[in-house]
Amino acid sequence: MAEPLDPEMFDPVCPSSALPVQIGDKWTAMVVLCLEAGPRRFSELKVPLRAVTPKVLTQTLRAMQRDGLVTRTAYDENPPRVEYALTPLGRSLLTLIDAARAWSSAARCCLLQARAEHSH
Amino acid sequence: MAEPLDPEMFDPVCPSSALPVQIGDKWTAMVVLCLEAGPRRFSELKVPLRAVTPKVLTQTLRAMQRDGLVTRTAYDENPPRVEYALTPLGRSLLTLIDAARAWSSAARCCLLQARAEHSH
DNA sequence: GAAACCGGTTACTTCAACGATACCGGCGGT
DNA sequence: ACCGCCGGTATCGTTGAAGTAACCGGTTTC
Repeated sequence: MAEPLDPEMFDPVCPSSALPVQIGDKWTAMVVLCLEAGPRRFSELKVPLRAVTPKVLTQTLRAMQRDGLVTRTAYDENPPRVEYALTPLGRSLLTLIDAARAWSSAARCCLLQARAEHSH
Repeated sequence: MAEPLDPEMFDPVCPSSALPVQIGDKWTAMVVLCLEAGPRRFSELKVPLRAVTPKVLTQTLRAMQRDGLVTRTAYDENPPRVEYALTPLGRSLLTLIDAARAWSSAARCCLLQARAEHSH
């Protein structure tokens, strides 16, 4: 829960890039995975999601908040602190995400092989 | 297998429009569902997918064929006949699609309620 | 001869998501 | 006085998927 997020958490050469299985917006599933182990700050999320710009991360988090997937808690401190956490609904996405990841890694070889043969 | 596809198979007000869970391109999952019960012709697919244009349906089917999800069989008859069928890999997507549909219908109420409260 | 069916193709346009870059205000530290 | 941290905004540009509308060639049917 207190452990820092792994900067390599999301491989730039993602297995799911073969046949994308997308949940919500482009970054939604990755945010859910980042929050799986507990609440995170905005700048903590930027570490594994280093390919995302602050604008898009804000957009994603606002949409997820609107949909009841995450909560946003701002602490009136200095320096400012904002924490995002999964709601039960957001947490319920984890099983679906896991299923998608399982399918992706299982099917990746077949898929890439089919593509290779297609352009033989 | 020989039964015609239901034109109302895909509700225009789709449950998954709340938080879209997308597999491959926009129409990929729907094509898989159309082919679940057996091979289908191009024009048969257009019936339940009446919101898709032939161009986009062709694109989708070509991509799925390239990825080894469907096979395309052209019969040299008159009038011409082309049949699309699921491969085992394409069929393996069904469990994932079912999981996505289950989550969507289970979460839809929560999601819409969260959105409503958000703009209360 | 005209029209319809089948399985598409072609050219043009639109639109929203995504990205790049720069900037902001309040505060604490040096 | 200045810099950096934090959690964002603002502005602009790009891109690619998707949609619209029209057309095609071969064949049977009217």
